[in-house]
Amino acid sequence: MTVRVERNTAQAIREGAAQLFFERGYDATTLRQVASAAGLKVGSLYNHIDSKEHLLLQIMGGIIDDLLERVGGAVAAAEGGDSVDLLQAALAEHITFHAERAQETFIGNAELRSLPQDSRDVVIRKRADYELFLEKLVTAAGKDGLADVIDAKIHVYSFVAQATHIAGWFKPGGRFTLEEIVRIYTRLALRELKVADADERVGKAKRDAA
Amino acid sequence: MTVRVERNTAQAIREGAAQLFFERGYDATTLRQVASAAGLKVGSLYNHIDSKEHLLLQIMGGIIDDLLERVGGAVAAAEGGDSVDLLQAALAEHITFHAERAQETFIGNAELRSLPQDSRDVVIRKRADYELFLEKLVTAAGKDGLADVIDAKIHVYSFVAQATHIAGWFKPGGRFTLEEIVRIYTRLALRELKVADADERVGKAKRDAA
DNA sequence: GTCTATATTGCGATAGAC
DNA sequence: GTCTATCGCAATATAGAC
Repeated sequence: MTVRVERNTAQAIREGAAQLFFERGYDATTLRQVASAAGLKVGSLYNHIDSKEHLLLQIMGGIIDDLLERVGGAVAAAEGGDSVDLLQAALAEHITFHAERAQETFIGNAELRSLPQDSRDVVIRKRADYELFLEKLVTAAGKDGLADVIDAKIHVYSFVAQATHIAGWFKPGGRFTLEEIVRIYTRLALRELKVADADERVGKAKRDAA
Repeated sequence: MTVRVERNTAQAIREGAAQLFFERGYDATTLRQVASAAGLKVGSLYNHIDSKEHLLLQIMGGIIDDLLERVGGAVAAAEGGDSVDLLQAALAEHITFHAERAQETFIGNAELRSLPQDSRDVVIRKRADYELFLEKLVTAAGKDGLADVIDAKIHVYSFVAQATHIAGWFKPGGRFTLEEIVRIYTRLALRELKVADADERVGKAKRDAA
């Protein structure tokens, strides 16, 4: 079994394009720049992509599915905890994901307008699904009397706003590590719900063990 | 003295352009669309603007100055209150401004990349000034023992993220009135600082009067 | 001020040789 | 797969008549 050291050209194109779209925006990025970033001439691009729009769709496509999968997985892994444990697990993964894949999530939010109607609708629907998923966690914590919910949708908007903003500026090696960012913003989110700070709070699993 | 009923053409162009830039983005908007929105043909635009870039600069130009002026004014009007009163006044105006002038503030945040370097630097510096202004209010409230500050810069990032997000979706006639939005998001912001909810809190002026 | 042309540039995408 | 050359088009911006 041979190890594949050579980089897949199509992936190199997507990665280069993602960075360019992040820095300059989709419309302001030319395929000549994308080709250049991948060490190609523009004509050669079309051996790997169908069109510029399709390239954007490829980049934006998986990001929300990945997000839902990752956050859903984190919540599943927190099974057995109370409703705030679940929400906290979701928030931590939500923030982690947005920071780790900052460029893609930023593009996913900023370039919705650049997608043709059909593709855009698909993405919008997925985002609505994701927000509804978070909303249910918030509502549950409120119903359980563990969180002081002002308006579940607005709380979710707040989480989304924070994470989207982070995706715009976070870079490894900055003033805060990824772990610090996650801890700080999770605390902020829980404070908005008048839940005791994450660091102070003892989850149900730990309580049961004590 | 005659009342000028006729609309200024240059202003009509800026307003139409702002709406188009908000809806479709700067790069995706053509000057033919801008001209059409103002009831003109594309050639006539150049009697009122220098270039497309300059038009964007005009639209983005005043918005941060206006923001700093409005929020600064609100803080000045709250003089005599304690440090949380001042912060609360700033937050309420901060949110109000972003909701009232949603399209312009959204453009101001989203289209920074579309500005040439020089203009961009000017805008970035003004934003830094504004954020520093808010940061000082947060720090002061912390020093006074009235707020539990995790990190002043992050708290300001949070305020900016929330307001920017609001500017992306708020429209009059929606689920919440402007006043409700302001009240909710001010409460969220103060909760992040572990300050008693705005509605519960009695400002220093009222306390003195009692 | 308005308009109809048009100059010029650079884009996405394609053709065809290697 | 790579490349060079080019097509067709639409963009910003300009010229000049009214």
